[in-house]
Amino acid sequence: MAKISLKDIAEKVGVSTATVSLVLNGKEKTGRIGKEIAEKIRLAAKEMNYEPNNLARGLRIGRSNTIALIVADISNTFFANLAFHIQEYAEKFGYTVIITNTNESTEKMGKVIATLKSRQVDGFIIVPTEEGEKYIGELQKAGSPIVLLDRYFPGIPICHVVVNNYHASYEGTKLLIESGCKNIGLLIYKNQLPHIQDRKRGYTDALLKAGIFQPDMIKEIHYESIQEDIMRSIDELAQGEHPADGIFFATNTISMSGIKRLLQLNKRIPEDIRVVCFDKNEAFEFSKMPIPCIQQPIPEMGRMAVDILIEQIKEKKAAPVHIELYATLLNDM
Amino acid sequence: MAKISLKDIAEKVGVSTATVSLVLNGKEKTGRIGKEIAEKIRLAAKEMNYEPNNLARGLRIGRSNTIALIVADISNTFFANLAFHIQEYAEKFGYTVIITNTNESTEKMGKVIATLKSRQVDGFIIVPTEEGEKYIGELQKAGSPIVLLDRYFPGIPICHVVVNNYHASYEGTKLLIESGCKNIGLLIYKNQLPHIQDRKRGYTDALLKAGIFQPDMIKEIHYESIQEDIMRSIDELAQGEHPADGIFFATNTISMSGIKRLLQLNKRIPEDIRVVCFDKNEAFEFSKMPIPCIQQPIPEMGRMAVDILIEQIKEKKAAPVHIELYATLLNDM
DNA sequence: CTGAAAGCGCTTACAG
DNA sequence: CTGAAAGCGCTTACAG
Repeated sequence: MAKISLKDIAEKVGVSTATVSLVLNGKEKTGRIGKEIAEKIRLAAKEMNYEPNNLARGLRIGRSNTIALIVADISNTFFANLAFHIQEYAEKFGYTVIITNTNESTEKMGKVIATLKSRQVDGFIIVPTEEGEKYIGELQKAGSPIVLLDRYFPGIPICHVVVNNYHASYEGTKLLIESGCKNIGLLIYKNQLPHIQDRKRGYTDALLKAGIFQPDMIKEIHYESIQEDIMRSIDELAQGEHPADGIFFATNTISMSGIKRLLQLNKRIPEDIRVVCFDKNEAFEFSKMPIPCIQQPIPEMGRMAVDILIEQIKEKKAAPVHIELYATLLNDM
Repeated sequence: MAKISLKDIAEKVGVSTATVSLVLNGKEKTGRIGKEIAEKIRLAAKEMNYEPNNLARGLRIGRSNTIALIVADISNTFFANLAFHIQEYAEKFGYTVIITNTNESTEKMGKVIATLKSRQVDGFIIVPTEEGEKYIGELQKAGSPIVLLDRYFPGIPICHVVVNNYHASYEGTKLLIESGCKNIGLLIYKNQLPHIQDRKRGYTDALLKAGIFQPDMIKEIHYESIQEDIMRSIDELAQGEHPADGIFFATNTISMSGIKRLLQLNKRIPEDIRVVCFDKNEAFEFSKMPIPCIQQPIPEMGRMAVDILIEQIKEKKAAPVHIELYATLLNDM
């Protein structure tokens, strides 16, 4: 019942391990192995229930056929879906995907990158944390193929796949304006990463153009105190002297908690207040409230990331590329 | 910039790789290495930016410190949450978790198990597919540590962690009865696995006891045609001559699609029809409808699974154990 | 057409 | 107190 190795097969058939390896890897032509002996080897392998040891193979050839996917939180639907598609797609190319969380902690991201490197992954797809620039930079310098996903650092030229955050947010905010909202709030993370800043600019520009921008309608959420911050922000927006009649929610998580809070305050959507959310959520279809949302092309994002990463792994020349996919505003809920 | 190995450090310091390995693994006492030399080695390792190669280590010591988590669908909230907790917890013991999907396909599960085995994972946590008994059995025979999660096969004695499906479903159905429902439907997968059968029995027994069991109120869903089946089932239940006044939804996914369909038919919850769902979903808090649900103790399930698996990995004696955690009925939505 | 040998980076008995 | 050597399972250039 012990593990069967190439050597065991070689001994049984009476050839060298080299021959067995060649045959089992379908390189008979290269090795010009005899037909009968090849057949015998394949038979023995099957009989003995041979299973190759990929650790050994990886060590020898210097590749593990494994890629790392580092996300902020796998229990968040957006990332879970991304992970799903990345895994499905990467598998087609023979890659195993290791998914890991950072919980938006840069320290954790550093640790996670180190363990994955020591496991000799061939490349990384990373949703980086805000302060994580240093680790990403080091990883790049060390020569690892990397693709950033959903977020990126303008400071380091590295492949990344994002959506048109600015424009999508602009359109989303415009929808609120066109619905007649005058007091439009924004709930967004306090975060310097471009994808967040772009969403903020999209909102701001739309309101500026309409001539109804009010800086204090922007409420910034800290990831560490997310629930409290959202509650407080909604309370401020909804219960002031001139309560908001529209809110743009800048992320999935913020939308969910924000709308829940509105409901707790007995605000009716859309009668009392209208909302537009970044990211689609299954829960939206669940209620009868009209909740327009900006849908990101998750499967395409995943596929692009994998494609670019594999290219880097293969080519070893990593011309950094900025890929921007189109998120679309859904208004027919 | 090339990868630094033990040998490089050994050469630089002027000792053998054995000494370096000992020091870097904190086994100086065992090797009784001199203090100064140990310090020198540690310094050199830091300076040269040494990163151990875990593939090589794994090959040598016969363990990879990796565990495989095989779920039906990582984009399903229930499994995503499970994955999250399993990963967080396993990490504490130094294990990396590889998460993989089967999409409820037994064929895929077989393939996935094979790749993971060849990657020398130390153990498996598996949410098995209905027909997957054979693969699980073989894996066990091959000597791999395994814990089944959420589901199990009565036919093979293997560790598993589940919840009290029968009792929880009984209580959930009883709640509908006590609310005055007379025509209570069940939406459940067509599936022979005990966790599904237990849920079905719980429902059935509660209705039998109340004297209002009607076999044709049970609607079975095929995983492959899930959306169509749910639509049709809801239509049948809600629009017959004696329409259902209560429905028990047996899983997360079924609940979501089922309730959506009810809303499309303009059924009001609870005025026209009451519901109870297996599994809690964020979306429930999102609506103003009262949706009692059965909450599974996801973090505990994950932790138990990891604990048992690690024990198996360490001890090598795998006394099979049936662990049943308590799911609780939440009625204060 | 096939085998012997080296080596990927590590650890662990063994010898001194 | 420390080093030389073997070996985990594989692949690949080399020799015949």
